Formats: sequence, C-alpha cells, structure tokens
Amino acid sequence: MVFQADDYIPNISYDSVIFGFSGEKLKILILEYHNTGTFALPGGFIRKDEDLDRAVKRGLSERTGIDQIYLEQFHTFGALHRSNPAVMRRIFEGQGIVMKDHWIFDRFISVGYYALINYDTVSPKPDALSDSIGWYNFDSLPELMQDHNQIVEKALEHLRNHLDQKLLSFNLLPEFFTMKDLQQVYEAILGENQNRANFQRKMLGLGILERHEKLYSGGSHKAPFLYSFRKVKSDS
Amino acid sequence: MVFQADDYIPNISYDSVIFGFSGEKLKILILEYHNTGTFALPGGFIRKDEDLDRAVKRGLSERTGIDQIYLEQFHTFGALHRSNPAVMRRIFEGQGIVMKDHWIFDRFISVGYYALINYDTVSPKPDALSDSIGWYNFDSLPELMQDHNQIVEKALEHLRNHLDQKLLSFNLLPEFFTMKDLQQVYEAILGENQNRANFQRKMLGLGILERHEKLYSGGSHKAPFLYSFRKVKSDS
DNA sequence: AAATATTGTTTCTTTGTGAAACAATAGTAA
DNA sequence: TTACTATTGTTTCACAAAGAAACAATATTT
Repeated sequence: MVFQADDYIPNISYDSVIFGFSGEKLKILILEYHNTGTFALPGGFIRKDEDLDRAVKRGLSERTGIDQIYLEQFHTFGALHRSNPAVMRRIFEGQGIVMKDHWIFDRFISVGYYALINYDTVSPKPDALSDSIGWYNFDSLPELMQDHNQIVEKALEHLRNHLDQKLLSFNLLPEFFTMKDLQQVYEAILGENQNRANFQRKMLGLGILERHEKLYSGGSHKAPFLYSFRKVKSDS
Repeated sequence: MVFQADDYIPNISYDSVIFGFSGEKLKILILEYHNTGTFALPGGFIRKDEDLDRAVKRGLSERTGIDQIYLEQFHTFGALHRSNPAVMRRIFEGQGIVMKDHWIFDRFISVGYYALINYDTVSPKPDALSDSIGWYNFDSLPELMQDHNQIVEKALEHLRNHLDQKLLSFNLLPEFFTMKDLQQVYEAILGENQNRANFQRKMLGLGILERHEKLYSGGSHKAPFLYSFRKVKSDS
C-alpha cells in the first residue's frame, strides 16, 4: 500500500468520525498504527477521478471494512500547522517503509465527515497500515495524532445541533428497538437526561416511528413496544 | 496577476457568498469577468504558507476591497465535474492571457464560506480579473459559472439554520437601527413574515440589544427607538 | 384640534414542556 | 394462585412560550 502520487489529489485528505452506540455509551472508531502507539481517525485521500463524497465512502470501506453508511460532511480543517510530517514519517517507518520525499508528508487540508453506524452488527477490520481498529468511549478517548481530537469535538457539536432535524439516530440502532433504547441514544449524544414522558410524546409526534408487537421479554415488568423507523427516502 | 504554481496549494480553492441587506431585500455580491459574460462568486486560492481561514480573508479583501468581516465556513464542494477548465480558459483569454497548461485549469475542490456585511457602508471594488462587482437580489441571480448557484443555495440554507444561534444579523445592519429594520432582516433571510409583537419580545428577551433615544424622524407617527447590539466578544 | 400611521405594550388564547401521578402488565416471590 | 415489584404507556397539572389581537402612545399631517 504505497500511494502513487499520480493517482491522488495532493494536499487534500478526509478524516472521519464514526459514531457507534453500545446500548449505553457513545463510542468512536479509532485506528492504531503499527509500532508507533499513534492513534488516529480513519482517513484517506481522494483519487483524481472520483467525487469527494465517493472517495470518503470508498476509503472508509477499505480501511475499516464498513460499507453502506450514512456520511455527513461537517467541517474542513485547514490550519497551517495541523499536519505533522514527522508523525507521518514515523508511521511509515514503523511499517518498515522508508521514503525520503513523498507527497504524503506535505501539508494537508482535511475534510471532516461523520457517520453513525450500528455498533452491534458491524465488525471493523484494520487495514495494512494499522495494527488495530477499535471502539473507544467518547468520554475517554486516547490522545489522537495531529488535530484529530479537535475534529472529534467538532463532529459531536455538529451532530448535537442536527440530531432532531435529520433523525440521524436511526443509524445507531438495530431495526427494531424500544422507546427506551431510542431515549438512551439521545441521552448519550446530547450528554444529558431526557424526560421520559415528554420524550415519548415528542418522538411519537414526529410521525416517523412504526409501532410493532410487544415481543421484548426482558425483565419482570410490562413489556415495551418495539418500534422501527418508517422508511421515507434512501440516501445514495 | 498570474498565479505562480509554487505559491499556492493546487486543487483547492474557496468560494464565498457575501450577503448584504438593502433595507428590504437580501443581496449577494457577484463578480463578472472581462469580456466573457461569466458571473461568479468571489473566490481564490490558498497559499502554501497560510491558514485556510486567513487565506479566505486575504483573498476576499484583495478581490472585493472588503476588510474585517465575519466569515463562516459552511460546506466543501468536491464533485468530480464541478470544475470546468474550458470556462477558466475563456476567462483568462478574455483578458488576453493565453496559457497552455496551468494548474488553474485543474480540478478544484472548493471550500465554501459566507459572510454578512453592511450593504450601505461597503463599496466593493473589482480586481484585475473582473470588470465588475455588484449586488444582486438573491431571488433574481444571474446564472453563475460552474456550481456557484448551488453554493449560494447551500449557504442560505446554512444561514437560515443558524440565524438565531449566532445572531449573525448584526453584520447586516448599521450601528443603530430600529426594531423594524431588524425584523426586516430576519424576514428577508427566512423568507417569511414574523409577528411584530412577538418578534420584539423575543429580541428584547435575548438581552443583546441596547436601547437608545428616539432619534428617528421618518414619518407622521410615533418615533421608534433606536437599538444597537451589545458588544460581547470580538471575532478575530 | 382632529385624523392618521406606526410604534411599544398588554392581554388573551393556544400550544408546548417539565414533573409528577396513575394505570397496565410481565415476571418473581410467597 | 395471589400478592409484589419493576417498568412501561398514558394522563394530568402547572407553567412557560408563542401567535394573534387589542390598546395606548406619539410624531406628523390635515
């Protein structure tokens, strides 16, 4: 996996913040690079002959094994010193690759994307550059390379502001879920508790939920309804 | 003004949507290129040794004569065929500059910014590449080059969604203004009428307005108060 | 001095929200 | 079987916010 200079647009990259939800906590997908102890967001480059959006989908699929996810662009990071050639160099050397000059050591302006995926049904796989990929609790992330911690902050901010509008939460849950599941997703993202009765009223009022049989058999109490999201339009 | 390849990051540009308010209508600043009848948003490139944000401020100042404005990044446009080398070529030829190969004819991914400025106190000046710069009503824009019409749409969408949060409107008004002025700005941006009494309540409730003497002497009726925005924090 | 237009405020009604209480029910323990 | 318990779905109540209309104030014109 040595990037050919002719294939990619120089100086532009993307970084992605992949959110998952464990049933209790909000989590983020983080890569660790071989032999360097460097943690990073999954990112990549754009080919000269592909759309930016497509590049992100392709790259993410290559690096994490995850396909068909809803991606949302949220900000482009262009500070002069956000890239650090020394760190990139160490990552490649950690793999035994030594390159003197390479376009990958240049300055990069990076477009940030975030996605929400179902924590339970996805099993991410690390690519050749990385020796591990894993979920980390949002509130106890390791220190990430370059400005990636800031990128995560900004992604969450954007997600919070658009949670209601876009009902992004549907990506974090299995097909069928209870009202409590949904509320826990909201609470994990917003970082604050929601009123149970009002939350239910609001969600049902949106008219986007379909109520199903009570199939859940958890504890010694009344069984909750199961819900699914009403399909409206597919996102390409 | 021939851009040197060594000075600029290739394949990345910015485009800016500069909103103004005439006292009645929402307007946007548009450039027209020499001899080509091509209309475009003010845009530019990023130097290899400057922050993205700074580059936009600098470039905008060079191309329009406008300084010290509040800029907000809203989206990055990266579709494969959004750039059109043929159009760029015509613009340069229209100026008598003929170049066979130039990095400027490459594909560009463009970062979109918008700004809000005071229509009355600003007199934009076109740069060497353009023969005119002018205000156009948002609802009757000419056809713009490449995907610039889409960029404008997206900017307005973003502005509408964030109007209340950031009180961006203060940039569109002179230092002193009436409550009616403020309401008209909101109505122009949101595209719908606001209730007079409630608008006043809401704005005063925000605690960001300072009320001054009634100095206005317009028509045959009660004089309105003048207001100004309470200064909180300056934006670098 | 009356008329008029517009502004600032108040009042009334409707709607939405937060908190608590009530009702229903699937399992558990006696 | 029957009481008990935990949790869910719904309702009620108090209060705040929002929409609409009425009322009061006032600078200018007639």
